Amino acid sequence: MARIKDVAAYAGVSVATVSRVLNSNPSVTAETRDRVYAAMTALNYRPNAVARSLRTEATRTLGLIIGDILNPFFTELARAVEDEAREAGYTVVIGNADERADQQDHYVRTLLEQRVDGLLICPTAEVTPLVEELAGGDLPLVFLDRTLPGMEVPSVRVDGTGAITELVAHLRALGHLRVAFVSGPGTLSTGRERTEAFLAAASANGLDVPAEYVRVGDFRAGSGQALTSALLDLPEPPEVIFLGDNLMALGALDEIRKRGLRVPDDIALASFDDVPWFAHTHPPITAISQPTAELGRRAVRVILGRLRGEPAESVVLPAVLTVRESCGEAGRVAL
Amino acid sequence: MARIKDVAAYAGVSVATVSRVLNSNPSVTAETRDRVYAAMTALNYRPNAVARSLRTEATRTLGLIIGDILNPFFTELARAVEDEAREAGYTVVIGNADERADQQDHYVRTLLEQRVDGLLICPTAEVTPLVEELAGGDLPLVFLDRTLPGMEVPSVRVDGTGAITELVAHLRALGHLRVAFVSGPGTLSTGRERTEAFLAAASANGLDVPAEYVRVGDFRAGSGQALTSALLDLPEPPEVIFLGDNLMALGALDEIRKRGLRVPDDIALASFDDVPWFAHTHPPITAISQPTAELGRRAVRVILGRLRGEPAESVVLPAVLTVRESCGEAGRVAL
DNA sequence: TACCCTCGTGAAATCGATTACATGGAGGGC
DNA sequence: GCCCTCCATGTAATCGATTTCACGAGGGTA
Repeated sequence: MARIKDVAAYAGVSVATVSRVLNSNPSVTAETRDRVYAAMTALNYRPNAVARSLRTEATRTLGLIIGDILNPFFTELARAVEDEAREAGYTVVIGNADERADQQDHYVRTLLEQRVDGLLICPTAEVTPLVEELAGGDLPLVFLDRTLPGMEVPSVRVDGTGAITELVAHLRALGHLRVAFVSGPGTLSTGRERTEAFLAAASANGLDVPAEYVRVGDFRAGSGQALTSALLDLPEPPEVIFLGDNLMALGALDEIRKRGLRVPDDIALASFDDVPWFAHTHPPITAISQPTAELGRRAVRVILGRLRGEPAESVVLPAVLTVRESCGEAGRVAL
Repeated sequence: MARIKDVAAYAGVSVATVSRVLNSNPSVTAETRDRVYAAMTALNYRPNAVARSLRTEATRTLGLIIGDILNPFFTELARAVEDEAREAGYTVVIGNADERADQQDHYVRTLLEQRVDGLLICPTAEVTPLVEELAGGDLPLVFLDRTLPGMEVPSVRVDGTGAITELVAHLRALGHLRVAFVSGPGTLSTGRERTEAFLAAASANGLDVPAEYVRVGDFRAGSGQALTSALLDLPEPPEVIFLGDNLMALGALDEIRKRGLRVPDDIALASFDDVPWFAHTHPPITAISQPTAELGRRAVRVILGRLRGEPAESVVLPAVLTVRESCGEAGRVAL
């Protein structure tokens, strides 16, 4: 593959001049510039980003570590991050932690060795020494979707409190009294905050939530299924199960389907985190929608800001309730 | 950040020795090795992959360009590719072409500049000069999921012919006579082959398929919706619409829902490409399942083989039919 | 004792770009 | 006509690793 040296020789100039053309340095004559461009085309030259990065100490690359690439929420997030980064001339390297701390750390290490210019992490529930070290280091770092308690890292995330409060009121209005919540790990903001919001809203609406109605899942379909099963096996099972994310809702649907139960008559269902196909299930699922794409875009802006030396500020976006039919239809209840 | 030179100074050895330790070269005393490791830990040293790649002319990185990251099929594919690559010590950089030739080319260029060791491409329908050049070049290249006509590039893909034949027979057995197919672009193997298989199976089953029953979509939800709408508006609309991928099926569902029609009574539906939530729609959707993860893993093996100098052989995997209820229930039809 | 081989280690070249500094020529002011 | 300035370009150091080659010590053999 042609190197800058070959282009220089072909164009009859020095490598410095070719480099200047590559970086659109204005102090190059139009005539020389054209000759260099012609040489590049003739030799099919492609600049070596590896060499450039070594010299400039910048890779124009961002690392993104997501919880689970099979989760449509993270997919949409990743896409938004990539779009925003590309527009700014950055490449994104995605690492799929699969909600496992060791795999998250594997990608952190790899991305550090690759010398990414910044790191966006959706941290796993378990806080690792590596991530703690990162928080104290000077690589631009942003927590995405989730925060970890006691860590001074700027974050970009969604606050679901308002939407959860609205959802509980909606359930109450439909006449439901026994509502269970399958949340995420308490070490993650997305687990902790949603649980607190749910309990506060329940109490505000006069709902009694026994301890066994609040379960802790891991944001994967399997735990949604297992915990739904456990809830349905209670001596007094809930009338509604509210799942903490779309994958756990999928698991719950699997379990409900397996048991031959009907939604919402036998058991009502709601989910935090809306995905397109929720509109097409039987029945369509009431869910809390997050501004996922906006989340990703804002995170990139925060980290690019840090790269320009601006102070990083955390961002919190609101979620909204999308009422469908899985908790009972207003019309039907009114009868 | 600590460099190899710092580690060498701290351990009282030369940079060459540190490098040997890094690369587990056996000709280093256990005692020296331990001293070097201690120095690395003390300085929190992380090898600079950029410098290493410049020298070794290998990045241990693979590029993967997919059609659309929001499509669960590609997500699963990407995940499998990443898993298999990671096990072999490779990093994957994903580019989302969004089914657009210009964006595909953007990622090809970026990945070439980053000097990836190999490239896995799910090519867009439009063949670009850049991709043609690539096919003639010496960078290991594999086409994934799709092939392009007349290009000598090893590919790893699925053959749906058998499953499509089975599906058509299934439709015929349920009593359907008017079956429409929304396929993908004819320049892609996934479009061309599926159409041919469908037409052959239809004729074998004595079904008459008028030209207006065969539509060409672009594997995106929007075209599934638009083409479903067009089909439903025909003077003699089909009884069944068979969609060429899961996103077009989602679009079709949107249109059907908008019109207030019922599946399968008003219009039956089937999809090439199965996704988990097809089991949870109303009604569950009959689909052709692809061995998606296997596809991704095999592609990585082919390209890693080429990197080791082995000749690359194309791989073709079979798809299978998963009958659900969206084409009518056998039981019901029997009544 | 002389010779040679092996083994562990070090010095220095190298990968392909960027960039600080040097250089030479043109042009302008006096 | 001299000198200074500025501008376009070139020379060479540099980024952080790997790798070739050389070297010196130690051990075995004759």
